[in-house]
Amino acid sequence: MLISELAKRVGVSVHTLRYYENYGLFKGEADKTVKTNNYKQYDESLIEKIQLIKEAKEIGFTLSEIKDLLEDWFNNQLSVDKKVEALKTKIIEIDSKIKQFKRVRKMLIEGIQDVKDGKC
Amino acid sequence: MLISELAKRVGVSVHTLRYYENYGLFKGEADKTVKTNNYKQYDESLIEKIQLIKEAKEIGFTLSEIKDLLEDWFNNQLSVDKKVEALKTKIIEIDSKIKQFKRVRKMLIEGIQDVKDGKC
DNA sequence: TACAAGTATAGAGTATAGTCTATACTTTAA
DNA sequence: TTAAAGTATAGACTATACTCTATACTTGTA
Repeated sequence: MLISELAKRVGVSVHTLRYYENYGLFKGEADKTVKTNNYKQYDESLIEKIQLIKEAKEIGFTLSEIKDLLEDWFNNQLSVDKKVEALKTKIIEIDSKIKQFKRVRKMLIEGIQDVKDGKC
Repeated sequence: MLISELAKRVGVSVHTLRYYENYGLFKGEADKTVKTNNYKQYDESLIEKIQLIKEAKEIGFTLSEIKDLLEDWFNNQLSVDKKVEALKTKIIEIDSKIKQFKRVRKMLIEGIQDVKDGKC
């Protein structure tokens, strides 16, 4: 598919997708059989990849972190063990973030009690 | 205490604290009995407030969101009910973020399985 | 008392992640 | 066939959140 269709399907602007592509998060390929243009084709599998990029970004991963993760994940030079390790590292990071969220949640709960007690 | 002591105690640079103060996250008061300077005094209670700012930032709240929250929280013009509501709104946001983290966590777990199955 | 270190203010510079504009070329629909 | 819409590339611009520099004044220590 072309970039505008990809944009529509993942809900990300064409501009942003081009930014991501330049950043190295994924790559479209120009169809070599077509000689009149160099329009790039984007693979169906990118849909899922970009959904992951979106979610990962929303939970606070930087593009740089996401790039590293994707590179490990889809790098065929890497052994299965190394890939699994890279993914597990991110899971551990997520778990510690969830703990941090719960800490802030607790602070707010305590804040509600303080407000109710007229402490602030 | 003066700004450099505050900086040491909360682990935030003097520069950043001044940035936060200008941004309106908190305020130091110049001691009016001292006429030779206008050094600002920072209250003990700011320690906790800045810890909250740090944690909230780390879990992805913007300074603007944090400012709104603090303004509601410590605004004496506001009724107890309104303050509690403001805090509850943030708690709901946190809960939905935690869900999102769990979604990404699941994606990564599935990724591990795919890698193990040789699917990528 | 000199001078290093701290304080205040203003403004410049930086990194990240877009977002937009300009230019040139290509495709598609009326 | 021509005008609108899409594609590619490059580069300028923006917002957020710092981070640093310059300047001027004050305080504390040798």
